[in-house]
Amino acid sequence: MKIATWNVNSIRVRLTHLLDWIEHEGPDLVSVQETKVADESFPKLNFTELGYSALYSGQKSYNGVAIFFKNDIVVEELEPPIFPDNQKRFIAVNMSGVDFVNVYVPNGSSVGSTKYQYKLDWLQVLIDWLKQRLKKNNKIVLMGDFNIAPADIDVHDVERWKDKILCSEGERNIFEQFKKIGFCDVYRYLHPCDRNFTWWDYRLNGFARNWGLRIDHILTSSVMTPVVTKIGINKSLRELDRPSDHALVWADLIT
DNA sequence: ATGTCGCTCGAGGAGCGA
Repeated sequence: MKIATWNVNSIRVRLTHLLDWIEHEGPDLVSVQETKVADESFPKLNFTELGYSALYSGQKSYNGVAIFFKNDIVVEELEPPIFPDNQKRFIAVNMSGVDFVNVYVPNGSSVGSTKYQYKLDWLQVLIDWLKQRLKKNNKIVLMGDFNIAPADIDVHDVERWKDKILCSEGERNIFEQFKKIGFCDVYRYLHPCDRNFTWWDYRLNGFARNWGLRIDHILTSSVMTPVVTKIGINKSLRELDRPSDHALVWADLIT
């Protein structure tokens, strides 16, 4: 099966990009972040026409997540954990015994800010939830925009980003917590030396200069890691007119 | 290296978040 995760930065603006990619690739499951739309305005019908169902958890202006899957697949939506507030950043389903968890981790603004602490607190709630969930089901795929570049190889300019938001020690320590409870950063596992990125700032022509970071990830619980045969980053979506500032990350799984 | 995008409110452009 093929899965993907993409921060679309407004599903309404990126609707054609997303629909075209789904039609071309025929993925089984797609996770998106930053839909930026209330549930009553979600463009569900566009996906229905393509043969996909949608589950979404959104709010006006900010945040918002969704999962698309083929109409003939039966999924069960999972109850989210209790986060510090009601921002819409988590949606999860169980499909054929595997949990697919889609997250939009808070950005954190700047190291030491109130939003930074919120980011760390939010991630701790997620990790505690995963620990509990693993006791019931050890097949988990955790995917989304983590807003963390796990190591220096994931950063275009290490000196410029040193100790900055998305690269700080506190964020990287929390990312290590996912590994401690058994999760694998599959892109890095299958591509140990590749310096590739998933996000480039709109400002200062960041994409053309390849001033990027790898902050979008697919993490697998230990039993799911050998199930992933291929993983890649689709940068062509970042080259389109009016692109998202993120690339899409996809993976092939043995079914 | 204070840049650019998307959104809201509300009718033009400021303010927020990323």
